[in-house]
Amino acid sequence: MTWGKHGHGPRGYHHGNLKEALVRAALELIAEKGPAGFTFADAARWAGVSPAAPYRHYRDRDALLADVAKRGFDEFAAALANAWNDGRPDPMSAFDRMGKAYLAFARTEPAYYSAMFEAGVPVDSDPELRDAGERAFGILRGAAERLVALMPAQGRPPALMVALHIWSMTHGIASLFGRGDAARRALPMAPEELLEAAVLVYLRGLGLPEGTTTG
Amino acid sequence: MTWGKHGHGPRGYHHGNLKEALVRAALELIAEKGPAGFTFADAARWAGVSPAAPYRHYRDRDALLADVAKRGFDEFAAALANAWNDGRPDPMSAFDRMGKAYLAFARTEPAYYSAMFEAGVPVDSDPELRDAGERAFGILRGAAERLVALMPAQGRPPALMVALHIWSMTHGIASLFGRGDAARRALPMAPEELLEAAVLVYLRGLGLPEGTTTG
DNA sequence: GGCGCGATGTAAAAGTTCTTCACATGGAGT
DNA sequence: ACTCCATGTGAAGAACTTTTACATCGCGCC
Repeated sequence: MTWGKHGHGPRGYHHGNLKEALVRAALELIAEKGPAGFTFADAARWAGVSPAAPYRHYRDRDALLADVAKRGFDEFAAALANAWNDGRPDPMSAFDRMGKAYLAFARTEPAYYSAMFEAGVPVDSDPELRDAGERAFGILRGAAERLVALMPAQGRPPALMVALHIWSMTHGIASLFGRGDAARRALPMAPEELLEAAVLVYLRGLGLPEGTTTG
Repeated sequence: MTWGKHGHGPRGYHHGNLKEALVRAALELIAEKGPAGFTFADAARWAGVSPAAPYRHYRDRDALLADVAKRGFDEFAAALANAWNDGRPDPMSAFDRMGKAYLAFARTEPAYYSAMFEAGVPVDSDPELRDAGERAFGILRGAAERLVALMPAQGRPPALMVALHIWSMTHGIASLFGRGDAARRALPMAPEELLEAAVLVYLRGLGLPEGTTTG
């Protein structure tokens, strides 16, 4: 089982790490041709095994896709948490950093992002998938709570609503313009700029004290 | 051979209106199982013709999907224009109505919406498709211009940016929560409420004069 | 050290779908 | 009425899916 993880070339009768190889194959193929653009047999071929082998690890293609989505949410949550860094040095700059990390994830991991949000994977198909998604959103929600706490106690908006608004805006930008993809529209500015401006306007609309940004 | 499976009368050897029937078939099947969940052969079967017949009208499945997307943008633009109604009786209430129309379109025409935004159809594959998309966005952009014009001349934000922000937010909500779909997340409120709140906060952040809403 | 068992992978086969090909049909225009 | 040609059919080869019986290997157990 210690033999090479890097998927290419014959390894003997047993692959040794086929499940991981299938996930990587799915990511490669999704990045190439979209979530609908690969088959179970493609993934098997990419991993160098027979078309029947994947069935030992996943019930069907959708199960593989769901696993990819789950892993994506895990990495996504880690990336967001890392960028947020518990609100240091201050919530506003940390929040801005997290927004950029969101867009960066969508751009650098389009395959994960597609599997997570655009592949039509039913979130309830797997409790682990749902939990992973909830954990990722939890990072954003925690950050929104910290932001809302900066505001005077009266007139504070619900943190959940703020989190949903920011999530929707960020996902909207990532989904419409976030990737160089031929399926996306061109934009007269960087998605990051568009998002930063939107968040600044939105937070101003919430009455968040000015002067807390770091520029 | 089994003519008229779906009550679309038997025509004899020639169907008579196969192209339209294929589009309707695609919409039915997308609504049922997602943009990836139908095949060219499925559409043919649904229309009651042989699997080879669709090739007379579309080069492949993607071409059919692109046509569905184009028609979707046309209907979408019409729905938005109708809701906007040239900004009557006042831009704010018309804008709010247009946002609701956007979400309503995503909910009542999920098949069109999927084909337009989530099926991975390359927008440049067909100039007509791109133009149809641009026309739809043009409605939103025109509305944003009217809204921006309500603001004092100094400090007016670029209307294009406002349009992109609103589009992103609305698409984000529609995409994440807009349909009862099992692939979407549940929400503690109606998407329309979430959107209306977001737009109000955003416009307040732009400094749009209060008291112009119709409540 | 050897045995056997469970996990993992293969080969083959049946059923379905994709796509193209030659051919059939019938409506439109002369 | 005849011819053209857009439109639809059937058949065929290739690919994908999924199952089943079989092969191989790692690992625990004596």
